[in-house]
Amino acid sequence: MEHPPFAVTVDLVVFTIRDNNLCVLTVRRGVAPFRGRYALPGGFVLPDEDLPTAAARELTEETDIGAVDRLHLEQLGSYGEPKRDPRMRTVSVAYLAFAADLPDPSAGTDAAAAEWMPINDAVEAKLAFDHDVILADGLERARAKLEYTTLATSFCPPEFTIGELRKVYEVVWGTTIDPRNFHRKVQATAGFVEPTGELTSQGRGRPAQLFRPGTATALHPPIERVGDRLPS
Amino acid sequence: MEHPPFAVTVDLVVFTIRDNNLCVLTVRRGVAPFRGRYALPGGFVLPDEDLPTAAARELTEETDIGAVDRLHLEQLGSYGEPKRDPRMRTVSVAYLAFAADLPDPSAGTDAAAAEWMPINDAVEAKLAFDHDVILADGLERARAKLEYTTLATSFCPPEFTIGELRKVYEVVWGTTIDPRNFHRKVQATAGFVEPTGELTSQGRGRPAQLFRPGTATALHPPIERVGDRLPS
DNA sequence: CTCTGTTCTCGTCGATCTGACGATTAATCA
DNA sequence: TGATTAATCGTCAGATCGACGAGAACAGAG
Repeated sequence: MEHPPFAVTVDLVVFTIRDNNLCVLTVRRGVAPFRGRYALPGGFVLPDEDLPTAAARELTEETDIGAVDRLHLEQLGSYGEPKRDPRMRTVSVAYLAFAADLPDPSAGTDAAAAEWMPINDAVEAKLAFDHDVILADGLERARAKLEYTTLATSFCPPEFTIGELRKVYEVVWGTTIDPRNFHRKVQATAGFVEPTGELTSQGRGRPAQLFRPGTATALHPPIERVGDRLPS
Repeated sequence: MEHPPFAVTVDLVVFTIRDNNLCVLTVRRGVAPFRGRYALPGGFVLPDEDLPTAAARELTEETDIGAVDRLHLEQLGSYGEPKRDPRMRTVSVAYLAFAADLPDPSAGTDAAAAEWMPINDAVEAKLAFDHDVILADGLERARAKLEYTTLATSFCPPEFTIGELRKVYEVVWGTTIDPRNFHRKVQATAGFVEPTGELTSQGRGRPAQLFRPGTATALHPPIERVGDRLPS
């Protein structure tokens, strides 16, 4: 029989929003190949481990991000180009995760260092392996998902204002959105957000209502990705 | 070092439309495990082979479908549950393909038999491995893709009428669509179809214009998947 | 305290798209 | 010759959208 041996890994594209910037979780590689280069967090799948489990494990192992349970995780795709890893034949199953703003990840057990890198820097940096491609695919998937799902709330704290939700769209898409039309659209979509009844107290301007994520997962009709593309 | 050895396979969900029925390509397994059971075509990835290449190779190998080049092929997802293959630890990368009506596949080199199975039969049949899940995912992906891409033309011959294109939607979605609104919608979407200038000569009813696929790949706005769900 | 700037929120208006459906045209079939 | 079928063109009311006006409710400056 012929069962050519492969190594199977999971790689993670984890997005969050920090300081009005879309950021991706990166690690600096401490060993060859690509030593010193930035890479996406990831690692080998264990012999008796399911793929999503491996993704969650690697995420906690390489970065001490706490709330792996309050985090959206979905499969992005698989990458198996024969020479993608110079050491051996490897197939990587990439996962995409959305996280609310989280504390700085301290370096975990494996990686030399883990940090949130602004997406612009990450796209320009030459990442290790084919992680450039994986990141680009993940970014496009994330942008598309905001259009027709309620996943934008995954980037928000448990309670948020419509303005904060709009900021998520603007930051991920790199566009500006009319606050009034966005407000109308969100309110008109049943199950997108649920009012808590409370108001924000801090911040400039008129206090805003607070909302929780609703029960809906899909947006019908979607929020179209148009509007002025911001510089960079 | 620990590089747990995995076997990596590709599995294919190939859809076509035959006789007004959405059909999926299946093979009957000739060897254990799941001997005699129907399964999706697929096989091991070779040591120096890219994943899409492996998918295309398996498709031609197990079934002598000719025009692999005139066929839409995209990655569907990966399936790696530890016990999905009783023999060994296997990760399968599933691919989704749309084909125009093709001649009956004669059994190729590997499989005992390959045949087009109506989707209803395939969903009810207990397929080998976790191919039920893969098929369900592929079906949902195919249905969703018709909404916002021009891929419905992949199910059509090189020249087709708008009525034939509508039949693709109806068969894949299992719905009925108003011919007049569909006609208007397709015509209004720039780049969806391109008139050849010719008319059909055969068939009942008023002759229809013939069209070629246009250059557009995305539909803005999409064609919503609504309408009466047909019994089935 | 008043003014100014900021943000939230409610409304209006015209353009566009959609679903439901009527009507005409041009072919085949009995 | 009629009945049937399918293609194609139109009409109309309702939903939605983008652009934008306007007021409400706060913070901070002077």
